[in-house]
Amino acid sequence: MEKTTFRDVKQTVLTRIRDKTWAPDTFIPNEVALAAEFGCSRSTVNRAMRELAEEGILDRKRKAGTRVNATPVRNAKFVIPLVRDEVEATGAAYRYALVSREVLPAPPWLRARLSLGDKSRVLHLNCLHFANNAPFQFEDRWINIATVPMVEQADFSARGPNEWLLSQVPFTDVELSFSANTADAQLADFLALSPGEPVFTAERTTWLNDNPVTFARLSFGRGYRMTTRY
Amino acid sequence: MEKTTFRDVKQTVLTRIRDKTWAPDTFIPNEVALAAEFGCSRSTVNRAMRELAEEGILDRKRKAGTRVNATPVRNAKFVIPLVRDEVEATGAAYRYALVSREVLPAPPWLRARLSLGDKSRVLHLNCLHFANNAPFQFEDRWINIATVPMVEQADFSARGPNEWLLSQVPFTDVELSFSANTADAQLADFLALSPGEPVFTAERTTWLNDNPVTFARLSFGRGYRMTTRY
DNA sequence: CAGTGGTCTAGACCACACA
DNA sequence: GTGTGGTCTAGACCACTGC
Repeated sequence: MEKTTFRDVKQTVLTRIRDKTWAPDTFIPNEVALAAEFGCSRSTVNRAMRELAEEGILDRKRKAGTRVNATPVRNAKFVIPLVRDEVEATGAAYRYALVSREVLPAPPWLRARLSLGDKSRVLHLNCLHFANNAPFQFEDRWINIATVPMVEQADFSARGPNEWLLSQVPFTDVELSFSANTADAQLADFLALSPGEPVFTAERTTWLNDNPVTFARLSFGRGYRMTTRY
Repeated sequence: MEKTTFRDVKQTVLTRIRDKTWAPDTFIPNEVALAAEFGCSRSTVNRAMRELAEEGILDRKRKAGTRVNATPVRNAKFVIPLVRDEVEATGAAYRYALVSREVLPAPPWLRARLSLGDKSRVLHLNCLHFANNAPFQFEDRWINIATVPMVEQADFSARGPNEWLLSQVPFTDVELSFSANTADAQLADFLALSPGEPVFTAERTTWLNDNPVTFARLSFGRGYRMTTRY
């Protein structure tokens, strides 16, 4: 006689939802009842149900109980890797190049975006990441010098700012946003595209406890896809 | 004297990682030691560490121990809502329209994508989703009739196939993929764009235990962004 | 107020992976 | 073999929230 694991419970619950034993928008038995039925402890049921709720399958409320979510608003998890890892995972050789580097007063649009004061200074970097010597990603990066003073002494000629930041600067919050755009003349040059070709854009902003750390716009050329399975 | 919660433990661990008390790539004390230090039970430590590992902050291996991940390959979670909810969340009025509907033999590219036999029949739908009467999303949907026979009798004139599928057909696996494209003439017409304008594309394929259920290509026009925070 | 889920505990046994 | 995390248990108290 095997013990009932929380995975068993999850599987059984999922099956019952799929075969409509437990219809959408209806309440299912409470934890104590399920523990009795499955012959396991309440903690085991709890873990199973908690995970299903995190996955968006169930909706749980104290006192009210556990309901089958009518429209499984499921969460897709995307792994956001380092460019280096992303390139090397395809078997291609990774190469990095620094295009430009300058310290300047934060431009108004960036001040607005990061809630910076009007005397803020930022480090602005343009970088290129190659896969087998073909341009893979163009990185337009802005780093808030007030939050990361030592960035002025950092050397970005051999290693990208993202890797440097990840290893040197802690952060607490991230906002990530994907969109589709077309290449302007400069971007087309850098990514070896024709102007007007579609570009996949990822914008990432990070903070360290309310202090803005960095804003980056990452542009990917032809054929880039971001994929996940669940 | 408050009890130490698993949230407290997570917070403390995160702080120690951020201030380099526990450097990247080094091992941290085992669960028993941490439980003793924090004055809580091992289960509490375990839950905290398990969640941090799920979030990509820690790397755990039996016998080896728990290591601080050098490059926090953090997971971004995206909520994938129904179009209706996505539109209504902005305060706009949602409207749906069926553009076309036909049953036909699965075209070769779809057979390849879904591993269908060469006699497979599919239902092909084109739909439009509006926000305040402006086109918001164009949906190009293919449904495998062998897996979902009753789809032939379904009425898609008032409700989109996605809502119908979610409420009627269970699924076990999903593949989701984002990319950037430009509008061709047809898409430009439907989304009220000029040909060549950028389009954000989401492709979703779902299965029910190895049986392909549906493939959908969702196209979003101007200004669409997919955003998350963590 | 009372029923539900949320969490903690102390202990136990087990599976895995490294030596 | 042996130390680590992975999981289950039985019980307890608590927090939220709907009645």
